[in-house]
Amino acid sequence: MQTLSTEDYLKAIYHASQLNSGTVATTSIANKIGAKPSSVTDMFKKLSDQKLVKYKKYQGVSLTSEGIKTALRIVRKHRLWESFLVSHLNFNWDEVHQVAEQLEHIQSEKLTNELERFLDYPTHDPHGDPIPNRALFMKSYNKILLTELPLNKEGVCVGVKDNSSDFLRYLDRRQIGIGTLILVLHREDFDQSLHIQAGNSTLMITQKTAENIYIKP
Amino acid sequence: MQTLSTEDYLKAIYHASQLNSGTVATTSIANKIGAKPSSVTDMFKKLSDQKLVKYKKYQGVSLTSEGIKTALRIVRKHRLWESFLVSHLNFNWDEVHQVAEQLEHIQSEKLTNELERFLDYPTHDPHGDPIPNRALFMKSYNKILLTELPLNKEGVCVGVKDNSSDFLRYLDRRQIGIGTLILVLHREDFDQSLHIQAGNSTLMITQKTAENIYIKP
DNA sequence: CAGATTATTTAGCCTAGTCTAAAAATATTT
DNA sequence: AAATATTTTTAGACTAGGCTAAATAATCTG
Repeated sequence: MQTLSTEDYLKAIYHASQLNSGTVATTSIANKIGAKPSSVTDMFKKLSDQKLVKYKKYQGVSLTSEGIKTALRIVRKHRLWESFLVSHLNFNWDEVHQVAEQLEHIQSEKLTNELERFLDYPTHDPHGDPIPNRALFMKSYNKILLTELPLNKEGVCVGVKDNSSDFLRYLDRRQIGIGTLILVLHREDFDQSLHIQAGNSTLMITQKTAENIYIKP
Repeated sequence: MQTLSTEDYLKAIYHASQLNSGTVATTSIANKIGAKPSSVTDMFKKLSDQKLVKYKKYQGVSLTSEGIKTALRIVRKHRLWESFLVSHLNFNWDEVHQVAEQLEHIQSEKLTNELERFLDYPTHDPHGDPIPNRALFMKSYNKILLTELPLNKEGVCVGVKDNSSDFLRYLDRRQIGIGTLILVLHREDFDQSLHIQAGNSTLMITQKTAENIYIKP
């Protein structure tokens, strides 16, 4: 059984290792967790003692299979709760994260599985991220960044990379959400900004916006 | 903002002070919390520093109005979550306590209020205990113990005093629950055991059972 | 490749919450 | 009311998790 803190670390390591392919540096976790590197080193040792990570001094950590399982159990709960908050409790997709960070630590297999049943076995959360099932398996469809969508080829928004409130509310204002049909009308060579058709309206978005939107072509 | 531990203490003090009319002894909290009296003394001092309790050495504590409010906010969440678990997640009334003990600490006013709305503003939890509303007000109808119900006078089971799994499952087996219509057919002078009609069946229950069932006449 | 910079670890300290053992206050009994 | 028993508090220690400052390893740069 884990403490709140070790669960936070495992989740942070899991997410970081998704990007940097496997092994994760002390500082990157320190930034995610909001702790000093020295504290992170201490925790790496503890997690290593529990065989949840492999740790070599000065080399960073990587999750063991037990560590991955623990992390996925937390991710599963986080995304199920986010789904619940949006679908039944009138939360907006930019409001769920902070609360789900708390709810993901609740320990009760029955609760998690019944919540999943109540939500009718959702496969993706409100940001388009895949929800691990009971066996901790999740399938993510192959998606591309909006920057990579060819001109005049239709795609559907299936997720976002940046989950910050600012970005999500910006998308709300632009009426872009999960499921929105998107077509790139024009790509400006000068600054890589895009003219797109999103749903029924046409609008202009910057490169920075485009590279934070996932599209299924 | 409180820690998990201070919230647990405040709730324990609140419940204890409901019985012993106001002021609460160190040992009684130690037993509820599962800690040693010396630890409880330490916590009493901390709570007193935060003006959540009034504490006089060797005299026990009583909640301040701020302490009562904090306790009621926790009780409110606990009972709302219990209601949710039973009404939507297939939990039985003897299974909810342990999980609600965790959920009651989640901090989000919006979550609590939306949960209340989703449940359609319930006034009582699955054990018949009243749920404080948003203003932390709760009305408990006047109820008596089954031991006090006169012969041949109908009453409805509206709550239980003992919330242990053992007792609740025992009532399940006897098909006694919240809302069950009860009539006392005979009271045995020798051992105060009762012959009762509960719903459609007649059965015998001991004095100990009867003094843990609340009745609205 | 040597010096400088950056990243990581160590050492020592802090706080919250807990414990044990001993001391002090209160309550009970004779 | 004194002696005894019980309850409560104090004193000192421990663990988890965090911090700062200093030391050490790794990496970058000229």
